[in-house]
Amino acid sequence: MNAKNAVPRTRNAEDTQKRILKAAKREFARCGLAGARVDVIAERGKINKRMIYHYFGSKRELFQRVLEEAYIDIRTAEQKLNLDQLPAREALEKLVHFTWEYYLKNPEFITLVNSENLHKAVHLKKSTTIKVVSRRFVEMVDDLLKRGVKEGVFRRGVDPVQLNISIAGIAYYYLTNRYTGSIVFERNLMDKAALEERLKFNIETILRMVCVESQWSS
Amino acid sequence: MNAKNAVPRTRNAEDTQKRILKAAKREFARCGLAGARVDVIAERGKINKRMIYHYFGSKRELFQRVLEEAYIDIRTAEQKLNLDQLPAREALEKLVHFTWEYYLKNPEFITLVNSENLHKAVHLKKSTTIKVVSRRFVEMVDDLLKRGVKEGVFRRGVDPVQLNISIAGIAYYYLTNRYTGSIVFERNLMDKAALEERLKFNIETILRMVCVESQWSS
Amino acid sequence: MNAKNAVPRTRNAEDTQKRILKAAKREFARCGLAGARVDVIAERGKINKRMIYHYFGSKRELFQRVLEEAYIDIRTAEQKLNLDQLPAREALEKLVHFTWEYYLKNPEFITLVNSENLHKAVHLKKSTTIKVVSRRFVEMVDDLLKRGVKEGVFRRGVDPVQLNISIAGIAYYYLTNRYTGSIVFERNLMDKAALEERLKFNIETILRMVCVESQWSS
Amino acid sequence: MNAKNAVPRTRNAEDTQKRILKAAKREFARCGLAGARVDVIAERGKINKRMIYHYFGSKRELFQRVLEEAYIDIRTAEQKLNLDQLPAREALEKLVHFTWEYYLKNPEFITLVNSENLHKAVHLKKSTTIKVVSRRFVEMVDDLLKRGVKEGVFRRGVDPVQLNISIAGIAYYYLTNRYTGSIVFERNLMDKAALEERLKFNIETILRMVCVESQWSS
DNA sequence: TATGAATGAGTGTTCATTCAT
DNA sequence: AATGAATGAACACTCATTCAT
Repeated sequence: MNAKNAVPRTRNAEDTQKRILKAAKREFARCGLAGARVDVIAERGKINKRMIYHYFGSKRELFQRVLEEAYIDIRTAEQKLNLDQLPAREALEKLVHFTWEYYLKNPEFITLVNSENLHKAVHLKKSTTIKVVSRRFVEMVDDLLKRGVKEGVFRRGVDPVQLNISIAGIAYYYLTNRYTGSIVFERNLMDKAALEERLKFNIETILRMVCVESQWSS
Repeated sequence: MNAKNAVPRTRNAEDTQKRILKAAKREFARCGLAGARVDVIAERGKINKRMIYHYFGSKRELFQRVLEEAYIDIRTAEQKLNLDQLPAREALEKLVHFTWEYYLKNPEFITLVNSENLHKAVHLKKSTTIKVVSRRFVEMVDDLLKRGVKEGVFRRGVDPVQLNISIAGIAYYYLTNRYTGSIVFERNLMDKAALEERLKFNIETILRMVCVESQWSS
Repeated sequence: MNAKNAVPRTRNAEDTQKRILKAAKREFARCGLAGARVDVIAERGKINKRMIYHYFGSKRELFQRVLEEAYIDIRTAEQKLNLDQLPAREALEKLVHFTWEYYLKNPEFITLVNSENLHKAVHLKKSTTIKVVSRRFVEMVDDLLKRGVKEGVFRRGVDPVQLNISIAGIAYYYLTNRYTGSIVFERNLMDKAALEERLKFNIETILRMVCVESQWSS
Repeated sequence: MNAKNAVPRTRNAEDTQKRILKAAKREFARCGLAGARVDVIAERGKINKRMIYHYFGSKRELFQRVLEEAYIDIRTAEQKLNLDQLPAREALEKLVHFTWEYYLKNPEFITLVNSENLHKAVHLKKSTTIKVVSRRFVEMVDDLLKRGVKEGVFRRGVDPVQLNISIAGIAYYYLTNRYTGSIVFERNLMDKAALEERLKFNIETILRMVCVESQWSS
């Protein structure tokens, strides 16, 4: 009781919001938007349920915020790769590597995006921030491709959007379908060896698609 | 609420079950397992809600059946491709093409699989039929790869499971993320030209990964 | 669900009705009127559910018939005791004994009567047969008491209705409350020794109430 | 349906729980566990249905609590009789009197116990409180019997449990079967004179069973 | 006489959200 | 700022009963 009063209100408010967002991210990722329970979010985050409505208005708005933050996180991480400071081929490899690792370590991202697509991206549409960071991301890959061509290591005419989708897709599908995949392919897709093998396969797939032949005849 | 205008065209148990499954597939695909409403399934299928429980026991069991049938459908369609009667390179191209088209024309399949993965594949685990048809599917691609190597058109050492996942992934990701993707990439991913371009990109990606160089020097 | 293996015996209406009544008695006794399930009656009796409605009209009417038969059964059994052919004291003892044994061997009777009282005897009220057999029963005890007085073994002025109620009550309560009683009294009320002890206690209670002192000074 | 005119007089959790318990007791007593309707409990108690689940979890758990309280109530009332401060014979008479009056004025108790026995006492088994108060009750009668023997007014060797069951039984049966009984015996068992007569009969029955003859030769 | 399919009103339970303090 | 009580609409699921053959 006394301890609570000792904490400044402003700091408390911010902390509460963070705790809500964290708990909400987890619950939305685990259960989807429809399956998520506000009660569970409150309980897990040790927050009074009323605070959720105080700070975020509704379950849907909370979902939107969670989603927004998730997108901002990955886009921020991508920018931090500083791909423009590496030779093009290495940079591309690093991007494929990063995408794989990020999805692997942040499985909520995938589930949240799936949920959002189930809802036809109505929440994402409302966010302007997303559009800004997304554009920067596409530009980054576009720059990389152009530089690779200039360096003579990449083929001409590879569309950066299509490439982005492929880089994401070959990682995303493997990981989002980890459960059904393990049944269909009768393999544990998630053990260490399997994961390493997949990353190698993904890198090879992308490099073969993008690089000029001389980069592969070796 | 029950469907007020439920007209039992024929007093036909089989037909009723089919109507339930059809309506359920649609609703589960649209809303996920948690978001789907049994009432809606009954109304849309013009079925008395009671019949759903009579024939399928519960919402979850109904979901399981829908999912099972969805897997059986795609696996059956794949077998009908008769890939073994085509030259290996053509056969592979046909498989990539088919996968793309199937996902495009049966978007429910993707959403159902996403839902099932959200639930950690608990429903699929219970199905034995799935395991049988899945094995046959993996063997089909394995045979194809081996034949391609024998024919001298495919590289050695490409893992059929990894290839399958890539073929699926580059199509699946594009289509499951159609809504968020259209925002992130500021493009309508679903217009005719975009779809055609993507299919071409996918075929090229897979062929470059699998075929020997001579098949690409042209 | 209907009984799948319902065998259409040679159009045996009487047998079907008996099977329905037997299954219904069991179910009503087990679960009460509200808790009983028509489906269960049909399944257990291997009868088509529709037949229940054909022969008995409704669940309530079926209950009424079951109850009626239960009352007729006990009253018939009582008449068969031929108490008038025994010395009064012996006859009374026999009646107490019989009541105990009957309740013990026909636990459904007690539960059915409890259910009927929960429903304020609306079903019993409709039955004229019950009134006839009941009157005969009360007369039987009345005759016995009068004879006992004449024989000099029973006290004067014992009301036959009150006596009947006590004879029934001390047996009925013990047995209807077998489950709660076993907890409250921390004793297994239903093992062989306990049952024998109770019967003895009951006989003594009734004889002490009815007989003249000389019958007890021994 | 929720109670439309639910007016939260005071925003008081304890009061709400009491109102729920009161309404539930009435409904369970009137209709049994299976026949009782949660909607009716909510409406009659002017409580929001949701609160029932919030405080008690489920219909069955609510029933358990109602039953538990009913047992505690009667056991508490019995202790308040202070039988140990009266001569043994008077105390016994008072107990018989009390039991009759209690059942008469609290008819729900009987119906609840009947319902619980229909369910084989599964709810009562879970309650530890019941065992404590029950033991105290049995001890009370045991003490009374022993004291009566010492005072020279009671016979030796009367089992307190058997006696308890008889005291309860002769009252319980009369009252639980008030409706069927009125038909079978063609008498209104519930008018004032009938009730008084029955109480007298019960007292006499028990005293004759317990007391030494000298107490009855007068 | 007998049956399996079908029905609609209802039944316990859950949920996101708001009120009062 | 924070909380626990309260709400009403909706939800999955069940039931006694009737229809069509």
